[in-house]
Amino acid sequence: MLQIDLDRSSPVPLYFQVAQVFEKAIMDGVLKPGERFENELALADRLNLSRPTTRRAIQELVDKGLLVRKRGVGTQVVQAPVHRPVELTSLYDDLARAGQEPATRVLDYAVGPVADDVAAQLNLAAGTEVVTVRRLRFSGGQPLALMTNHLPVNLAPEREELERSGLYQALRSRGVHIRLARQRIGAKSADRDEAKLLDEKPKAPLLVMERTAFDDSGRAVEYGSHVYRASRYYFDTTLVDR
Amino acid sequence: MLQIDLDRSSPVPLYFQVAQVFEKAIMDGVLKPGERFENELALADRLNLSRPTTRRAIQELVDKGLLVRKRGVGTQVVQAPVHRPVELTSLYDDLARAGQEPATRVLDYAVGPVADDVAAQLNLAAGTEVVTVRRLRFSGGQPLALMTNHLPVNLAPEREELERSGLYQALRSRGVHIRLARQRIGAKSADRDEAKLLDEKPKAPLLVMERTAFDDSGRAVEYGSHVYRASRYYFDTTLVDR
DNA sequence: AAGTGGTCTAGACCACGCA
DNA sequence: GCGTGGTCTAGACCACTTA
Repeated sequence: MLQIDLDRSSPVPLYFQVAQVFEKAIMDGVLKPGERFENELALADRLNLSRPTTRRAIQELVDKGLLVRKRGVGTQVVQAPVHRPVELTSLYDDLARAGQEPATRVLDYAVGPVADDVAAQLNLAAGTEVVTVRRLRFSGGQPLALMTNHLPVNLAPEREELERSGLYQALRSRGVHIRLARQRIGAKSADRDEAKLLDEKPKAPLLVMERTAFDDSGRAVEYGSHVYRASRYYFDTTLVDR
Repeated sequence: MLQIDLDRSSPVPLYFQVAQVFEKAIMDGVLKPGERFENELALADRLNLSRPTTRRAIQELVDKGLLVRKRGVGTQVVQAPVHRPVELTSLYDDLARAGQEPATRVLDYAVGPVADDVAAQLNLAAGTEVVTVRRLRFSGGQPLALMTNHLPVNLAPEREELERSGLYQALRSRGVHIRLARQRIGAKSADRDEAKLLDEKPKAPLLVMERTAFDDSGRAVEYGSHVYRASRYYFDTTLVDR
C-alpha cells in the first residue's frame, strides 16, 4: 500500500499531487505492470479526499496511458515499458532535457510579405509582413534538423535570441504562451541543399513535421516546416481511447 | 446564441451531448474562430445543468484543440481551419471512413516462436508462440502500406478474416478492445523488397510507424511495424498544453 | 470590484461485469 | 447481489485578469 502525503496548503492541486505519486510509483516499478490498482472509493477514503478529486487523479494517469480502467471490473497498470510521452515542447527543450547540448545556427532571418500557404496557416491577411527564419539545429555536435519558421513581425524574437535559446522559450519571455499545436508528420527525400546542411547524402530519408502553434487566446502564432534526419530522430505518441 | 436540446433519457451523457453540439457549431463555422465562448456559469444556467457537467463538456473541446481557455479572461474558439484529429483507429478504419475502399492482401501468415525484440514489446516470455502477419494495404487501387504485425496465437484472427476487414475490427469481433497504443513514428528509405511491393523506386522515402497496442485490461495485444509511402500518407496530431 | 476559470466537497443514482 | 467505474448535482472557496 503506497504511502501518500498530501500538502493541503500547497498551490499544487491535490489531484495533481496524488497523480504524481502514483506516476512515479508506476515508472519506478513499485506498482507493477498488470497489477490491480486501488479502487476509487477506497482510495478516496484512505486519503480523506472526495471521490471526484480522487477520480481526477486517476484519470490523469489513464490519459497518460499508464492505467487502464474497465467498468464493472477495475483499474490496472498497463503492461509495458514506458517511454516519455510527446508533450508540447520544442525540440530545443527536448534535447536540453536529454542533456544533448543543443546548438542552433540561424541561417536566414528575413522580413517580408507572407506567402499564401503560410497566410492560410496563420490566419493572416494576404500581404501581411512576417518574419521567416531558417535554422540548423545540432545535438552532440552533429546536425539534426533544418527548421523553417514563420511568425508575425510583432511576435518574432531577434536573431540573436534564437541562437541562444529555443523559439518557444524566446516567445515565452515575450509573454506569448503556446497552448496548442497542430502537427502533420510525414517523410521525404533530402534535396541537395538539405543533404548538404544535414550532412546526409542526397535522397536520404527525412522526417518532415509541419506545425501550427496557437497561444492561450487561440491566435495562430507560428507556422513551422521542419525536416529531421531519419537516422537521428523520431516521434513518440500515446493514443488513448476514451 | 446556440440552441441546445438535451435528451435526459438518452444513454448518451449530457456533457457529451453538449460537447457534440458545440463541436459541430465550431466545425461548421457557426461559432467563428477567435469568437468569445459563453462562460461556464451562464451556460450551466441556460442549460439547467450543474457547473461540473457544463465544465466537462467545455473541457472535451479544449482537449480536442477547438477551444482555448485563459483563467480570469475567458474561453475562445481557436483560430484555425481544423483537420480531423488522430484517433485510436487502424488505417483500415481511416480509409473506409474517407471512402477510399481499402483492400488488403495477406502476404505471409506464420506461427512460430517470438523474436526477442517483439517479446519485449508484447511482454511475453521468450519462446512463446506468436502469429506474424505481413499485409499489403491498397487504397484507390494503389499500394499504400506494408504492414507487419505480431500477436499472441490465441488472439490472432484467421488469415481470411484479415483479407476482409482490418486487424482491429477482427480483434473487436473476438472481444478484444484496443484501448491504448504507443507509437513511434520515423522515416527510412525503401529497400528493394519494400519498393517492389509498394510500387516505389528503391530508396524512396517511407514513413515508418511502430505500434504496441493494449486492451482494456492493460495487456499488450499487438505489435506492428508498418511502412507507408511518403507520397501518399502522413499523420496529423494535435497537442494541448494543460 | 467584478468577472472569469480552477479546485474541491459530500453526497446521489446508474450501468456494467462477474460470481 | 455485489463491487466496480461513469455520470450528475448544488453548492463552496480560491486565483487570476481586467477595469
